[in-house]
Amino acid sequence: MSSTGQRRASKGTGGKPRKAGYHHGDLREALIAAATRLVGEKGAENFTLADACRLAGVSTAAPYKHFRDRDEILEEITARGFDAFAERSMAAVEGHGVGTLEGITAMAQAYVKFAVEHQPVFRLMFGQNPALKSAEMVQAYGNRCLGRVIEQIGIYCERQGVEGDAKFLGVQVWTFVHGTASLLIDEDYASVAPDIDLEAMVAQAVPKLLSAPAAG
Amino acid sequence: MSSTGQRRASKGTGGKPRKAGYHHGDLREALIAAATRLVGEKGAENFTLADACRLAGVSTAAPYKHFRDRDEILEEITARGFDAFAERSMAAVEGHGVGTLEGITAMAQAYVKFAVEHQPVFRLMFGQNPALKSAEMVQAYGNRCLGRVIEQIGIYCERQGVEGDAKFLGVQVWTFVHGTASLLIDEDYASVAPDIDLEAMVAQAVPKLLSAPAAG
DNA sequence: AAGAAAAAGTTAGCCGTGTTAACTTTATTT
DNA sequence: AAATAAAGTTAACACGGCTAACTTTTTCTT
Repeated sequence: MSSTGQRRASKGTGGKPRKAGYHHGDLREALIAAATRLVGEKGAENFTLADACRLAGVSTAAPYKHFRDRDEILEEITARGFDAFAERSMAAVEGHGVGTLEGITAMAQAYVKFAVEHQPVFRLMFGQNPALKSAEMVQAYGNRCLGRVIEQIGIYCERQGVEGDAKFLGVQVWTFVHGTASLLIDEDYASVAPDIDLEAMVAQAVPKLLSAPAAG
Repeated sequence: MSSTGQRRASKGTGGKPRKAGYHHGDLREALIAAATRLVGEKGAENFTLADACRLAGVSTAAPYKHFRDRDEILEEITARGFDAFAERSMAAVEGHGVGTLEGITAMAQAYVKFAVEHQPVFRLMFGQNPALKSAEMVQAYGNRCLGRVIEQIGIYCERQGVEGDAKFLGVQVWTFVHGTASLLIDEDYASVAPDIDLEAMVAQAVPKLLSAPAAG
Protein backbone atom coordinates (compact mmCIF):
# COMPACT_ATOMS: atom_id res chain seq x y z
CA MET A 1 0.00 0.00 0.00
CA SER A 2 1.36 3.30 -0.97
CA SER A 3 0.62 4.96 2.32
CA THR A 4 2.90 2.77 4.38
CA GLY A 5 5.69 1.23 2.35
CA GLN A 6 6.29 0.60 -1.32
CA ARG A 7 5.92 -3.05 -2.18
CA ARG A 8 7.10 -4.21 -5.51
CA ALA A 9 8.53 -0.88 -6.65
CA SER A 10 6.87 -0.94 -10.02
CA LYS A 11 10.09 0.06 -11.74
CA GLY A 12 11.42 3.51 -12.43
CA THR A 13 11.25 4.54 -8.83
CA GLY A 14 13.11 2.02 -6.69
CA GLY A 15 16.71 0.89 -6.59
CA LYS A 16 16.89 -1.80 -9.21
CA PRO A 17 14.51 -0.79 -11.99
CA ARG A 18 13.27 -3.84 -13.77
CA LYS A 19 13.19 -2.33 -17.24
CA ALA A 20 9.45 -2.69 -17.35
CA GLY A 21 8.71 -4.65 -20.44
CA TYR A 22 7.31 -8.12 -20.17
CA HIS A 23 4.18 -8.87 -21.97
CA HIS A 24 2.21 -6.01 -20.75
CA GLY A 25 4.66 -3.49 -19.45
CA ASP A 26 3.31 -2.82 -16.02
CA LEU A 27 0.13 -4.71 -15.54
CA ARG A 28 0.02 -3.99 -11.87
CA GLU A 29 -0.33 -0.28 -12.40
CA ALA A 30 -2.57 -0.77 -15.39
CA LEU A 31 -4.95 -2.82 -13.30
CA ILE A 32 -4.94 -0.31 -10.51
CA ALA A 33 -5.68 2.42 -13.00
CA ALA A 34 -8.52 0.44 -14.51
CA ALA A 35 -9.87 -0.49 -11.11
CA THR A 36 -9.66 3.07 -9.88
CA ARG A 37 -11.65 4.22 -12.85
CA LEU A 38 -14.26 1.50 -12.50
CA VAL A 39 -14.65 2.00 -8.78
CA GLY A 40 -15.06 5.70 -9.38
CA GLU A 41 -17.71 5.07 -11.99
CA LYS A 42 -19.76 2.32 -10.46
CA GLY A 43 -18.73 1.99 -6.85
CA ALA A 44 -16.65 -0.65 -5.16
CA GLU A 45 -19.59 -3.02 -4.67
CA ASN A 46 -20.15 -3.20 -8.39
CA PHE A 47 -16.52 -3.42 -9.25
CA THR A 48 -15.47 -6.65 -10.83
CA LEU A 49 -11.98 -7.91 -11.45
CA ALA A 50 -13.12 -9.24 -14.78
CA ASP A 51 -14.09 -5.76 -15.89
CA ALA A 52 -10.68 -4.43 -14.97
CA CYS A 53 -9.08 -7.24 -16.94
CA ARG A 54 -11.10 -6.38 -20.00
CA LEU A 55 -10.05 -2.75 -19.70
CA ALA A 56 -6.43 -3.76 -19.39
CA GLY A 57 -6.74 -6.30 -22.17
CA VAL A 58 -5.61 -9.35 -20.24
CA SER A 59 -7.13 -12.61 -19.15
CA THR A 60 -9.06 -12.88 -15.93
CA ALA A 61 -6.32 -14.95 -14.36
CA ALA A 62 -3.63 -12.37 -14.92
CA PRO A 63 -4.32 -10.22 -11.86
CA TYR A 64 -3.37 -13.07 -9.56
CA LYS A 65 0.23 -12.63 -10.56
CA HIS A 66 0.11 -9.21 -8.96
CA PHE A 67 -2.56 -9.32 -6.30
CA ARG A 68 -3.54 -11.84 -3.70
CA ASP A 69 -7.19 -11.40 -4.54
CA ARG A 70 -9.82 -8.86 -5.48
CA ASP A 71 -9.64 -7.26 -2.07
CA GLU A 72 -6.00 -6.42 -2.45
CA ILE A 73 -6.68 -4.14 -5.39
CA LEU A 74 -9.34 -2.35 -3.42
CA GLU A 75 -6.94 -2.13 -0.54
CA GLU A 76 -4.43 -0.38 -2.74
CA ILE A 77 -7.06 2.06 -3.95
CA THR A 78 -8.01 2.72 -0.36
CA ALA A 79 -4.43 3.43 0.60
CA ARG A 80 -3.98 5.84 -2.27
CA GLY A 81 -7.23 7.45 -1.27
CA PHE A 82 -5.82 8.16 2.17
CA ASP A 83 -2.75 9.67 0.55
CA ALA A 84 -4.75 12.01 -1.65
CA PHE A 85 -7.00 12.85 1.24
CA ALA A 86 -4.17 13.77 3.56
CA GLU A 87 -2.68 15.95 0.87
CA ARG A 88 -5.84 17.95 0.35
CA SER A 89 -6.35 18.20 4.04
CA MET A 90 -2.96 19.79 4.44
CA ALA A 91 -3.51 22.05 1.49
CA ALA A 92 -6.75 23.29 3.01
CA VAL A 93 -5.17 24.77 6.11
CA GLU A 94 -2.40 26.47 4.22
CA GLY A 95 -2.91 30.18 3.92
CA HIS A 96 -4.83 30.27 7.15
CA GLY A 97 -3.11 31.11 10.37
CA VAL A 98 -2.05 28.28 12.62
CA GLY A 99 -4.65 27.38 15.18
CA THR A 100 -7.34 29.62 13.74
CA LEU A 101 -10.98 28.84 13.39
CA GLU A 102 -10.67 29.51 9.68
CA GLY A 103 -7.98 26.88 9.26
CA ILE A 104 -9.90 24.29 11.19
CA THR A 105 -13.08 25.03 9.31
CA ALA A 106 -11.25 24.86 6.00
CA MET A 107 -10.09 21.35 6.82
CA ALA A 108 -13.61 20.43 7.71
CA GLN A 109 -14.95 21.72 4.42
CA ALA A 110 -12.17 19.92 2.56
CA TYR A 111 -13.23 16.68 4.22
CA VAL A 112 -16.76 17.04 2.96
CA LYS A 113 -15.59 18.12 -0.46
CA PHE A 114 -13.35 15.11 -0.81
CA ALA A 115 -16.15 12.82 0.22
CA VAL A 116 -18.44 14.25 -2.42
CA GLU A 117 -15.91 14.27 -5.19
CA HIS A 118 -14.61 10.78 -4.46
CA GLN A 119 -17.60 9.04 -2.99
CA PRO A 120 -16.62 5.46 -3.75
CA VAL A 121 -13.08 5.90 -2.48
CA PHE A 122 -14.28 7.74 0.57
CA ARG A 123 -16.55 4.80 1.31
CA LEU A 124 -13.64 2.44 0.99
CA MET A 125 -11.65 4.58 3.38
CA PHE A 126 -14.23 5.01 6.09
CA GLY A 127 -16.74 2.32 5.26
CA GLN A 128 -17.50 -1.08 6.54
CA ASN A 129 -15.12 -3.63 5.06
CA PRO A 130 -12.36 -4.15 7.61
CA ALA A 131 -10.35 -6.26 5.18
CA LEU A 132 -9.67 -3.16 3.13
CA LYS A 133 -8.47 -0.98 5.96
CA SER A 134 -5.39 -2.38 7.57
CA ALA A 135 -4.72 -1.11 11.04
CA GLU A 136 -1.50 0.52 9.93
CA MET A 137 -3.20 2.29 7.08
CA VAL A 138 -5.79 3.92 9.27
CA GLN A 139 -3.26 4.62 11.98
CA ALA A 140 -1.07 6.36 9.46
CA TYR A 141 -3.98 8.48 8.38
CA GLY A 142 -4.83 9.27 11.97
CA ASN A 143 -1.33 10.52 12.63
CA ARG A 144 -0.92 12.49 9.47
CA CYS A 145 -4.32 13.97 9.22
CA LEU A 146 -6.47 13.91 12.27
CA GLY A 147 -3.42 14.65 14.37
CA ARG A 148 -3.13 17.97 12.61
CA VAL A 149 -6.66 18.95 13.37
CA ILE A 150 -6.20 18.12 17.00
CA GLU A 151 -2.99 20.10 17.08
CA GLN A 152 -4.70 23.12 15.60
CA ILE A 153 -7.56 22.79 17.99
CA GLY A 154 -5.17 22.63 20.89
CA ILE A 155 -3.62 25.92 19.89
CA TYR A 156 -7.00 27.45 19.25
CA CYS A 157 -8.31 26.45 22.65
CA GLU A 158 -5.29 27.80 24.45
CA ARG A 159 -5.69 31.14 22.78
CA GLN A 160 -9.41 31.35 23.33
CA GLY A 161 -9.11 30.16 26.87
CA VAL A 162 -11.42 27.26 26.21
CA GLU A 163 -10.84 24.58 28.76
CA GLY A 164 -11.19 21.03 27.55
CA ASP A 165 -9.17 18.20 26.15
CA ALA A 166 -8.14 19.10 22.62
CA LYS A 167 -8.33 15.51 21.51
CA PHE A 168 -11.83 15.16 22.84
CA LEU A 169 -12.89 18.29 21.01
CA GLY A 170 -11.06 17.20 17.89
CA VAL A 171 -12.94 13.95 17.81
CA GLN A 172 -16.17 15.86 18.18
CA VAL A 173 -15.39 17.99 15.18
CA TRP A 174 -14.34 14.96 13.20
CA THR A 175 -17.53 13.21 14.17
CA PHE A 176 -19.67 16.06 13.01
CA VAL A 177 -17.86 16.50 9.76
CA HIS A 178 -17.92 12.82 9.07
CA GLY A 179 -21.63 12.76 9.75
CA THR A 180 -22.11 15.51 7.24
CA ALA A 181 -20.16 13.66 4.59
CA SER A 182 -21.93 10.37 5.27
CA LEU A 183 -25.44 11.68 5.20
CA LEU A 184 -24.63 13.67 2.12
CA ILE A 185 -23.16 10.93 -0.02
CA ASP A 186 -25.58 8.31 1.16
CA GLU A 187 -28.32 10.65 0.06
CA ASP A 188 -30.01 10.67 3.42
CA TYR A 189 -30.31 14.44 3.50
CA ALA A 190 -31.99 14.32 0.14
CA SER A 191 -35.47 13.39 1.27
CA VAL A 192 -35.39 14.96 4.72
CA ALA A 193 -33.57 18.24 4.28
CA PRO A 194 -32.93 18.53 0.56
CA ASP A 195 -32.26 22.24 0.44
CA ILE A 196 -29.90 22.57 3.35
CA ASP A 197 -26.71 24.58 2.97
CA LEU A 198 -24.10 22.19 4.24
CA GLU A 199 -21.20 24.57 4.06
CA ALA A 200 -23.03 26.99 6.25
CA MET A 201 -23.98 24.21 8.60
CA VAL A 202 -20.40 23.09 9.03
CA ALA A 203 -19.21 26.65 9.45
CA GLN A 204 -21.76 27.16 12.19
CA ALA A 205 -21.29 23.87 13.97
CA VAL A 206 -17.50 23.84 14.20
CA PRO A 207 -17.16 26.89 16.46
CA LYS A 208 -20.04 25.69 18.59
CA LEU A 209 -18.34 22.36 19.13
CA LEU A 210 -15.14 24.15 20.00
CA SER A 211 -16.74 26.24 22.69
CA ALA A 212 -16.82 25.39 26.35
CA PRO A 213 -19.66 23.05 27.26
CA ALA A 214 -22.77 24.87 28.34
CA ALA A 215 -23.65 24.62 31.98
CA GLY A 216 -26.94 22.89 31.14
CA MET B 1 -42.63 -2.81 2.94
CA SER B 2 -44.03 -2.82 6.37
CA SER B 3 -43.35 0.82 6.98
CA THR B 4 -45.66 2.07 4.27
CA GLY B 5 -48.36 -0.43 3.43
CA GLN B 6 -48.85 -4.12 3.83
CA ARG B 7 -48.42 -5.96 0.58
CA ARG B 8 -49.52 -9.52 0.34
CA ALA B 9 -51.04 -9.81 3.78
CA SER B 10 -49.31 -13.02 4.71
CA LYS B 11 -52.53 -14.56 6.00
CA GLY B 12 -53.94 -14.40 9.46
CA THR B 13 -53.89 -10.65 9.55
CA GLY B 14 -55.75 -9.38 6.50
CA GLY B 15 -59.32 -9.73 5.37
CA LYS B 16 -59.27 -12.99 3.49
CA PRO B 17 -56.94 -15.30 5.41
CA ARG B 18 -55.45 -17.83 3.03
CA LYS B 19 -55.36 -20.68 5.49
CA ALA B 20 -51.63 -20.76 5.31
CA GLY B 21 -50.77 -24.29 4.30
CA TYR B 22 -49.25 -24.87 0.90
CA HIS B 23 -46.04 -26.70 0.82
CA HIS B 24 -44.22 -24.62 3.25
CA GLY B 25 -46.78 -22.68 5.16
CA ASP B 26 -45.55 -19.16 4.84
CA LEU B 27 -42.35 -19.16 2.93
CA ARG B 28 -42.33 -15.43 2.55
CA GLU B 29 -42.06 -14.83 6.26
CA ALA B 30 -39.75 -17.78 6.70
CA LEU B 31 -37.37 -16.32 4.16
CA ILE B 32 -37.49 -12.91 5.75
CA ALA B 33 -36.77 -14.48 9.11
CA ALA B 34 -33.84 -16.42 7.69
CA ALA B 35 -32.54 -13.40 5.83
CA THR B 36 -32.86 -11.20 8.89
CA ARG B 37 -30.86 -13.66 10.87
CA LEU B 38 -28.19 -14.04 8.23
CA VAL B 39 -27.88 -10.33 7.64
CA GLY B 40 -27.55 -9.81 11.34
CA GLU B 41 -24.85 -12.41 11.58
CA LYS B 42 -22.75 -11.71 8.53
CA GLY B 43 -23.82 -8.39 7.14
CA ALA B 44 -25.88 -7.60 4.09
CA GLU B 45 -22.89 -7.75 1.73
CA ASN B 46 -22.27 -11.34 2.67
CA PHE B 47 -25.88 -12.32 2.64
CA THR B 48 -26.81 -14.78 -0.02
CA LEU B 49 -30.24 -15.84 -1.12
CA ALA B 50 -29.01 -19.39 -1.40
CA ASP B 51 -28.11 -19.42 2.27
CA ALA B 52 -31.55 -18.23 3.21
CA CYS B 53 -33.05 -20.97 1.06
CA ARG B 54 -31.00 -23.59 2.82
CA LEU B 55 -32.14 -22.28 6.17
CA ALA B 56 -35.74 -22.38 5.06
CA GLY B 57 -35.30 -25.76 3.46
CA VAL B 58 -36.39 -24.85 -0.05
CA SER B 59 -34.80 -24.70 -3.46
CA THR B 60 -32.96 -21.62 -4.63
CA ALA B 61 -35.70 -20.83 -7.10
CA ALA B 62 -38.43 -20.70 -4.50
CA PRO B 63 -37.86 -17.12 -3.36
CA TYR B 64 -38.80 -15.80 -6.75
CA LYS B 65 -42.39 -16.75 -6.10
CA HIS B 66 -42.38 -14.19 -3.30
CA PHE B 67 -39.76 -11.62 -4.14
CA ARG B 68 -38.78 -9.81 -7.29
CA ASP B 69 -35.12 -10.40 -6.59
CA ARG B 70 -32.53 -10.49 -3.83
CA ASP B 71 -32.80 -6.78 -3.29
CA GLU B 72 -36.46 -6.98 -2.43
CA ILE B 73 -35.77 -9.10 0.61
CA LEU B 74 -33.19 -6.62 1.79
CA GLU B 75 -35.64 -3.85 1.12
CA GLU B 76 -38.14 -5.51 3.40
CA ILE B 77 -35.55 -5.89 6.13
CA THR B 78 -34.67 -2.24 5.74
CA ALA B 79 -38.28 -1.19 6.07
CA ARG B 80 -38.75 -3.24 9.20
CA GLY B 81 -35.55 -1.74 10.51
CA PHE B 82 -37.02 1.72 10.16
CA ASP B 83 -40.08 0.56 12.04
CA ALA B 84 -38.10 -0.82 14.95
CA PHE B 85 -35.92 2.24 14.95
CA ALA B 86 -38.79 4.66 15.11
CA GLU B 87 -40.29 2.69 17.94
CA ARG B 88 -37.18 2.84 20.06
CA SER B 89 -36.71 6.43 19.25
CA MET B 90 -40.13 7.23 20.61
CA ALA B 91 -39.58 5.07 23.64
CA ALA B 92 -36.39 6.94 24.42
CA VAL B 93 -38.06 10.31 24.94
CA GLU B 94 -40.82 8.93 27.07
CA GLY B 95 -40.39 9.75 30.70
CA HIS B 96 -38.50 12.90 29.89
CA GLY B 97 -40.25 16.19 29.71
CA VAL B 98 -41.31 17.50 26.33
CA GLY B 99 -38.71 19.73 24.76
CA THR B 100 -36.08 19.05 27.36
CA LEU B 101 -32.41 18.57 26.79
CA GLU B 102 -32.68 15.20 28.50
CA GLY B 103 -35.31 14.00 26.08
CA ILE B 104 -33.37 15.12 23.05
CA THR B 105 -30.19 13.61 24.37
CA ALA B 106 -31.97 10.36 25.13
CA MET B 107 -33.08 10.11 21.52
CA ALA B 108 -29.55 10.76 20.41
CA GLN B 109 -28.20 8.01 22.63
CA ALA B 110 -30.90 5.66 21.41
CA TYR B 111 -29.81 6.33 17.85
CA VAL B 112 -26.27 5.30 18.60
CA LYS B 113 -27.41 2.32 20.62
CA PHE B 114 -29.60 1.06 17.82
CA ALA B 115 -26.76 1.45 15.36
CA VAL B 116 -24.46 -0.62 17.53
CA GLU B 117 -26.94 -3.31 18.31
CA HIS B 118 -28.18 -3.67 14.75
CA GLN B 119 -25.18 -2.70 12.71
CA PRO B 120 -26.07 -4.47 9.50
CA VAL B 121 -29.64 -3.23 9.48
CA PHE B 122 -28.53 0.26 10.37
CA ARG B 123 -26.20 0.15 7.37
CA LEU B 124 -29.05 -0.90 5.17
CA MET B 125 -31.14 1.96 6.47
CA PHE B 126 -28.59 4.73 6.14
CA GLY B 127 -26.01 3.23 3.85
CA GLN B 128 -25.23 3.48 0.22
CA ASN B 129 -27.54 1.26 -1.81
CA PRO B 130 -30.32 3.48 -3.10
CA ALA B 131 -32.24 0.48 -4.43
CA LEU B 132 -32.93 -0.58 -0.87
CA LYS B 133 -34.22 2.73 0.37
CA SER B 134 -37.30 3.81 -1.48
CA ALA B 135 -38.04 7.49 -1.29
CA GLU B 136 -41.27 6.84 0.56
CA MET B 137 -39.57 4.66 3.11
CA VAL B 138 -37.04 7.28 4.07
CA GLN B 139 -39.62 10.02 3.91
CA ALA B 140 -41.83 8.07 6.29
CA TYR B 141 -38.93 7.73 8.67
CA GLY B 142 -38.17 11.40 8.40
CA ASN B 143 -41.69 12.32 9.34
CA ARG B 144 -42.11 9.87 12.14
CA CYS B 145 -38.73 10.13 13.68
CA LEU B 146 -36.63 13.10 12.77
CA GLY B 147 -39.72 15.25 12.79
CA ARG B 148 -40.05 14.52 16.48
CA VAL B 149 -36.55 15.60 17.24
CA ILE B 150 -37.04 18.82 15.41
CA GLU B 151 -40.29 19.41 17.22
CA GLN B 152 -38.62 18.90 20.57
CA ILE B 153 -35.79 21.16 19.61
CA GLY B 154 -38.21 23.84 18.57
CA ILE B 155 -39.81 23.80 21.99
CA TYR B 156 -36.45 23.69 23.70
CA CYS B 157 -35.16 26.69 21.77
CA GLU B 158 -38.21 28.73 22.51
CA ARG B 159 -37.88 28.12 26.20
CA GLN B 160 -34.16 28.77 26.29
CA GLY B 161 -34.49 31.81 24.13
CA VAL B 162 -32.12 30.39 21.55
CA GLU B 163 -32.68 32.04 18.25
CA GLY B 164 -32.26 29.89 15.20
CA ASP B 165 -34.21 27.68 12.88
CA ALA B 166 -35.19 24.53 14.76
CA LYS B 167 -34.92 22.43 11.63
CA PHE B 168 -31.44 23.67 10.97
CA LEU B 169 -30.41 22.84 14.51
CA GLY B 170 -32.17 19.50 14.34
CA VAL B 171 -30.23 18.53 11.29
CA GLN B 172 -27.04 19.49 13.07
CA VAL B 173 -27.83 17.23 15.96
CA TRP B 174 -28.79 14.43 13.62
CA THR B 175 -25.59 14.92 11.70
CA PHE B 176 -23.48 14.67 14.81
CA VAL B 177 -25.25 11.66 16.15
CA HIS B 178 -25.11 9.91 12.82
CA GLY B 179 -21.42 10.64 12.62
CA THR B 180 -20.96 9.04 16.00
CA ALA B 181 -22.82 5.94 14.96
CA SER B 182 -21.01 5.67 11.65
CA LEU B 183 -17.51 6.05 12.97
CA LEU B 184 -18.33 3.68 15.76
CA ILE B 185 -19.72 0.81 13.74
CA ASP B 186 -17.25 1.22 10.92
CA GLU B 187 -14.54 0.90 13.52
CA ASP B 188 -12.90 4.15 12.60
CA TYR B 189 -12.68 5.33 16.18
CA ALA B 190 -10.95 2.10 17.08
CA SER B 191 -7.47 3.00 15.92
CA VAL B 192 -7.62 6.74 16.42
CA ALA B 193 -9.50 7.22 19.66
CA PRO B 194 -10.07 3.76 21.00
CA ASP B 195 -10.85 4.70 24.57
CA ILE B 196 -13.24 7.54 23.99
CA ASP B 197 -16.46 7.70 25.97
CA LEU B 198 -19.04 8.17 23.27
CA GLU B 199 -21.99 8.62 25.57
CA ALA B 200 -20.22 11.47 27.27
CA MET B 201 -19.28 12.92 23.93
CA VAL B 202 -22.84 12.94 22.68
CA ALA B 203 -24.08 14.34 25.95
CA GLN B 204 -21.59 17.15 25.68
CA ALA B 205 -22.03 17.90 22.01
CA VAL B 206 -25.81 18.04 21.86
CA PRO B 207 -26.22 21.08 24.12
CA LYS B 208 -23.35 22.82 22.39
CA LEU B 209 -25.01 22.34 19.04
CA LEU B 210 -28.27 23.63 20.45
CA SER B 211 -26.72 26.83 21.70
CA ALA B 212 -26.67 30.10 19.82
CA PRO B 213 -23.79 30.32 17.36
CA ALA B 214 -20.71 31.93 18.84
CA ALA B 215 -19.89 35.36 17.57
CA GLY B 216 -16.67 34.20 16.06
C1' DA C 1 26.55 -16.63 -24.77
C1' DA C 2 23.93 -20.58 -23.10
C1' DG C 3 21.19 -22.69 -20.06
C1' DA C 4 18.63 -22.46 -15.64
C1' DA C 5 15.43 -20.18 -13.06
C1' DA C 6 12.00 -16.94 -12.22
C1' DA C 7 8.33 -13.87 -13.72
C1' DA C 8 4.24 -12.93 -16.12
C1' DG C 9 1.12 -14.27 -19.12
C1' DT C 10 -2.63 -17.89 -21.12
C1' DT C 11 -6.31 -21.49 -21.30
C1' DA C 12 -9.40 -24.54 -19.03
C1' DG C 13 -12.07 -25.59 -15.39
C1' DC C 14 -14.31 -25.60 -10.59
C1' DC C 15 -17.52 -23.66 -7.47
C1' DG C 16 -20.98 -20.60 -5.86
C1' DT C 17 -24.70 -17.17 -6.65
C1' DG C 18 -28.54 -14.91 -9.10
C1' DT C 19 -32.05 -15.62 -12.17
C1' DT C 20 -35.21 -17.69 -15.61
C1' DA C 21 -37.91 -21.38 -17.96
C1' DA C 22 -40.48 -25.38 -17.93
C1' DC C 23 -42.63 -28.56 -15.27
C1' DT C 24 -45.17 -30.67 -11.06
C1' DT C 25 -47.77 -30.63 -7.13
C1' DT C 26 -51.14 -28.72 -3.98
C1' DA C 27 -54.98 -25.48 -3.00
C1' DT C 28 -58.78 -22.77 -4.31
C1' DT C 29 -62.51 -21.78 -7.02
C1' DT C 30 -66.72 -22.74 -9.41
C1' DA D 1 -64.98 -33.01 -10.10
C1' DA D 2 -62.71 -30.18 -13.25
C1' DA D 3 -60.37 -25.93 -14.11
C1' DT D 4 -57.34 -22.53 -12.49
C1' DA D 5 -54.10 -20.38 -9.80
C1' DA D 6 -50.41 -20.62 -6.40
C1' DA D 7 -46.24 -22.34 -4.77
C1' DG D 8 -42.98 -25.40 -5.12
C1' DT D 9 -39.13 -28.33 -7.93
C1' DT D 10 -35.39 -29.43 -11.29
C1' DA D 11 -32.39 -27.95 -14.92
C1' DA D 12 -29.87 -24.74 -17.10
C1' DC D 13 -27.37 -20.27 -18.21
C1' DA D 14 -24.32 -16.40 -17.30
C1' DC D 15 -21.00 -14.45 -14.64
C1' DG D 16 -17.57 -13.64 -11.22
C1' DG D 17 -13.65 -15.28 -8.16
C1' DC D 18 -10.07 -18.22 -8.03
C1' DT D 19 -6.71 -22.25 -8.94
C1' DA D 20 -3.91 -25.49 -11.64
C1' DA D 21 -1.21 -26.52 -15.35
C1' DC D 22 1.06 -24.92 -19.09
C1' DT D 23 3.72 -21.41 -22.22
C1' DT D 24 6.34 -17.59 -23.15
C1' DT D 25 9.46 -14.01 -22.06
C1' DT D 26 12.90 -11.98 -19.17
C1' DT D 27 16.59 -12.15 -15.97
C1' DC D 28 20.24 -14.47 -13.44
C1' DT D 29 24.24 -17.44 -13.27
C1' DT D 30 28.29 -19.29 -14.79
